This record gives sequence, structure tokens and C-alpha cells, in this order.
Amino acid sequence: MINKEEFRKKVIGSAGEIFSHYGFKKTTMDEIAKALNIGKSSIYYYFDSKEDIFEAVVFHEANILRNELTTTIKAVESPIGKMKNYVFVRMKSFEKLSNYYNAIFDKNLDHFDFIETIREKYDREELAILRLILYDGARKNVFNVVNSEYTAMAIQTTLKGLEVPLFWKKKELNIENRLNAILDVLFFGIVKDR
Amino acid sequence: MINKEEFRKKVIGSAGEIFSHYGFKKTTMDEIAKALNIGKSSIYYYFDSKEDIFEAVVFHEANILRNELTTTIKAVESPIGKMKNYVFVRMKSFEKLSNYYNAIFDKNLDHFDFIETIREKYDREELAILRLILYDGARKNVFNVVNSEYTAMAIQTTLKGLEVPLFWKKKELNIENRLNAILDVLFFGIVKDR
DNA sequence: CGAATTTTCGACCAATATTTTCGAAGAAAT
DNA sequence: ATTTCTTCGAAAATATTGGTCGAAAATTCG
Repeated sequence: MINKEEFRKKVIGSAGEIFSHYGFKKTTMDEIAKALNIGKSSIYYYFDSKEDIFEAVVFHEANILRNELTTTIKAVESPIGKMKNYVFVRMKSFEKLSNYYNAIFDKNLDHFDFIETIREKYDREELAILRLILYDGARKNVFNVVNSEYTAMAIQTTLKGLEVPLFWKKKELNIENRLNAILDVLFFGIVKDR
Repeated sequence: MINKEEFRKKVIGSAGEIFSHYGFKKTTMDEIAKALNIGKSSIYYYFDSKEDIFEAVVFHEANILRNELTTTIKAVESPIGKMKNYVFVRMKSFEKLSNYYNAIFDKNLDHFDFIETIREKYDREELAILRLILYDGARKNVFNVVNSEYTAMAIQTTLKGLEVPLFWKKKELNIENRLNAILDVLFFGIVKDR
């Protein structure tokens, strides 16, 4: 390989795809290695652990997410209107969750119910949030519906704080906690409009 | 539960969804149980093994596939025309494989190349064929393009034989072999136009 | 009701799979 | 030619998982 940073990027990209489909637990180092056509042990020269890779992936994707949001959020007008103080997260082609999304409209649930439903459904499932962030189709459509300039700002602010609970305090948080943190920031935090 | 058959159907439906996403190996009995809100051990009262469930799922889906085909195959006209002696398998919204499908048109590959590509890509991956059969979007669109009455009949005939290599001889075939058998029947067998 | 039967499930285990380490050895650099 | 950087096979350490078993819970039956 050319240099370490280059190599790490390759791993992050490749592992990200696998993680996004299978989730953290079901993704094996063997798979990651095989996808990159290298020996499994070699990965440990560039990363400390599987968690380390995962963290890098999430960090990478979170960045993309924030950048996309920052650059597009002002150009988007809400086609919904009406509902105040709520930010709606649209995830087209995001199978399961899009059902819940539809449910919100059908049943007039608010976001707190929405979150509860997600939590209930994906309890202890790191897969949920990973897919949430990584899923290709979703990524492009996440946060493309906001209903007020104020909320838009709130999202930006909140997302800018994404790194803090996830990575700065990383020594204090295990994976599950970090993932819950993401969920909180992405959903609960935003809804709170703080 | 009401009765055994009813219960088995529930398991088959639920397990099928999980299998279709994670493949045989990555799907755990715990998951299947949890999805059904029952204890893992209970499943073994209705099924002999994980393989047994898997087999039931494939059998179920293969049946759906054949039924759908049988009832719709004559109503479909080929929008493609031209290519003779080949049956094209369209799998809309079936991410990876649909790419290969497109590749066939773009690069003028025939079905033998198609199959080779699949085999190469999903070598040793039972996931491939399972997803092929189970994937919701795919199921509805599999085999909706045929280019001759003759080939249409060939498909029907071939699919009617689906059960034979898969289940009647099940004692002689392990899972991997059975899956290869499906692949053969679904693709190679059909293409052979016999 | 109470015995007999069916169904559920927690606790456990052997087998397997997976993450991570380690050292040797191949490349590359100095 | 020596040192440093990188790769990887083998294996240690650990974790997971399919499947078993007996006991409890539920249901049926007399």
C-alpha cells in the first residue's frame, strides 16, 4: 500500500459496506479482510480492533451526513408544512424504518412515539442505527424534509455536536452506549429542538 | 399456539425474512426465536434443526415462485425481443444482481456469462441464492421477461421439477449442494432450454 | 378436580467460530 | 547490509451458537 492513511480509507470504505448490511456483530474480520484481498492479521497493523474500524466507519459516515446536511438544508422546502416543532426524517427505500415513517403520517404519531417504536423494535440492535446512518439510499434522503428555518438551524447545531458524545468521550462509552448516543443525537436531540 | 402447522408457518415466515437478509450461516436460532417471541428451545419442538427450517423456507418460497410463474408466464410479452434462445431473469430492485442484469444488456453478455458472474461473485455464498429466491422485490419480478412461447414452456417444465433435486433427494445433499442445485435449476437448467 | 399429555423454556454443553496476538519473514528504505 | 516497515500464517484466548434435557407451565381428558 502507498501509505497508512490511504490504506485506512480503503478499509473504512469496504468495511462500511459490510457493516451497513450485516451490522457490527455479524460482520467478521475475515470478511473485511477478504473483501480487501489481504490477510486478516494485516488489518491489525492499521487498526487496533474491530471496534476501532467500526468507530472510524461511523465517524466517516457521520461526517458525510453532517456535510450533506449543512450544504443542502437551506435549499430544501418542507412539502409537509403544518406540523410544528417536529423534524421529519425521511428515509426512502429504507425498508423497515420507512414503514414507521409512514405510520407517523397515517396514525398521526409524533416523533417521540416514532423514537419509542424504533427503540422497541431494534432494542439492543446496533444494526438499527448503523443501517440508519450507512444505508445508501437512506443517506441521500435523510433530513431532506424540515419544516422551519428554526428547526433547520437546530439540526445543524445538533449534528455539529455529533462528534462529542461519540468520539471525544470514547473511553467512557462502549459500542452500545455510543450507538444509543447517536440515536439520541440524531432523533431525540433534534426533536428536543435544543 | 393453535396447532403445529400454524406454528410452523409462522416460523417459516419469520425465519424467511431473517434468512433472506443475513443468509443461512449468519442467521441464529436465537434471532429466529426472538423474532417470534418464544424461547429458542421451543422451536425444536416443531423443527428438527436449523437446516430443517431453512429447507422449509426454501420450499415455501420455491412454491410461491413456481405458482406465480405458472399463472403469469403466458400473460407476459417480451419487451425485449431479439435475443433468441435465452431467458432473461429480471430482478428489479435486487441491488447487486440487477447490476449484472443490466450488464448483460450493456455488454451483450449472454446468460452463461451471467451465471459465471454470479458464481464468481457469490462463490460459496449460500446468501446469493437465498436472497435471489426470497428477496421480496425480486420475487415479484423474477421471470417476467421471456422471449418465446417455447422458452416459457421450458421454464414451467423446469420449475416444476424444482422439488426433485432439492427435497426428494435431501438425504444425499447437504445445504450447499442443494443451493447449488437451485441455482442450476433456476438459471443453468432454464438456459439450457431442455 | 386431578391425572395425563402436550407445549414451553431456562440452563447448560460441546463444538465451532472469531478476535487478537506473536513471531517470522518478505519488502523497502537507509 | 542493516534497519525499519509491512504482511501474514499459526495459534492462543475468548465468545458464540446449535442443539439437549429435564422440569415447569399449560392444556386436555377422564
